[in-house]
Amino acid sequence: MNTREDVVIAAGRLFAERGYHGTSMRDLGNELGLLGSSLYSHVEGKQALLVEVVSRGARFFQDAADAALARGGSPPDRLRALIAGHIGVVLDHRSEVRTYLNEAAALDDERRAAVIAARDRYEASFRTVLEEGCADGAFRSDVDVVIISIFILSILNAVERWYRLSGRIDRDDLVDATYGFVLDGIT
Amino acid sequence: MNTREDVVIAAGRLFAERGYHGTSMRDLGNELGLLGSSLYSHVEGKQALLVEVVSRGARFFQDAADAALARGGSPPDRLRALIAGHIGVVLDHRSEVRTYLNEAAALDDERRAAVIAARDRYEASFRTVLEEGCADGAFRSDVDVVIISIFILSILNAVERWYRLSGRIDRDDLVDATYGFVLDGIT
DNA sequence: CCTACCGATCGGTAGG
DNA sequence: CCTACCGATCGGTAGG
Repeated sequence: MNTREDVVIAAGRLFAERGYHGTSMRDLGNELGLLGSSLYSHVEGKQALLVEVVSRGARFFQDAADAALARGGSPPDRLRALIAGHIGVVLDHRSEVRTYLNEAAALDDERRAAVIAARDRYEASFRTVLEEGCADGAFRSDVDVVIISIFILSILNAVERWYRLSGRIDRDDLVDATYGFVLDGIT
Repeated sequence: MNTREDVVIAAGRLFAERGYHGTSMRDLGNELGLLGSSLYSHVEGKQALLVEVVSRGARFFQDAADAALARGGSPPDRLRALIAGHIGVVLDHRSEVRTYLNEAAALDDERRAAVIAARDRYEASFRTVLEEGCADGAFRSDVDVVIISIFILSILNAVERWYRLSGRIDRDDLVDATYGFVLDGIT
């Protein structure tokens, strides 16, 4: 009745809501209408599920960044595309994103290191665009691109924590507000 | 040998590092050189420890905001004081802050609601200063103060995730960089 | 996917 | 703060 993919998706949902250590295999089975022990015909174990959910989160982000940069354009255009892409991933793949951002500590050392490397690769997309914008005069050249990219990603990653689709602000408004704030601040 | 306070502090450290559900009472006892069962002569239970650690986190932030605003000054001055205060709390009380920001989901409904209310009260300090700055012309008046305060707090709360004291940037540099970014963005 | 388990570990208690 | 436990739950397996 359930496919391996169903199990991974349900696991992402529970890991996102209750955390990896707060989710038992029986909880997960219950979510799918079967016993905890029955999950082992679909997956190797609980840790393998976390690895798969986290890997999907990482891939969604990197794919979005690659797509955003592939269209080219000026540094501001590409920065806006990166921002829009990131927000799109957060809103469309919330469970995987939450698990990717918040449950990496539950991975073993090797897998956790891979996540950190993936995040740095992704962040480098932002740093590169910022550097090019500083070089061509679109952005202030006195900014520290490492710190600024952290600030921008802090805003983007936090969207998962507060944004509700039911609210008064829609996806495009959020992209506009974020891009506007990053460019000009509050003055 | 150990006081109740020792237990609460060690609990904050472990909850911050491994999460509430990833920390057992035996882990905590081990951290203090005693058995898990011995903790119950100091505290009522595991959930009570979480409540206390989270409450401390909330209090540190609210106290810092009250102190920052008590000195008065222009809206930009007060915004800078709020930012400096928040960063100070994150760096000085990292364990409590991490637990407060990341483990609230492990609280029961009533306590979790209290945390959400405390966060909103704190956020309101930022909103008020922003509104006053918009009214007196120090800040752009076309900004949405609700969204902007979320952006600012996103940057501030994320400091816990990436900042290392050993790095090249010290506390004052971080406050300057954050305040500068919030005011002017990257252009 | 279920039945029937396994040893390990969980939060917590009684009594000293 | 320890000894000696308690029932419940954990991730996981054998066999069908």
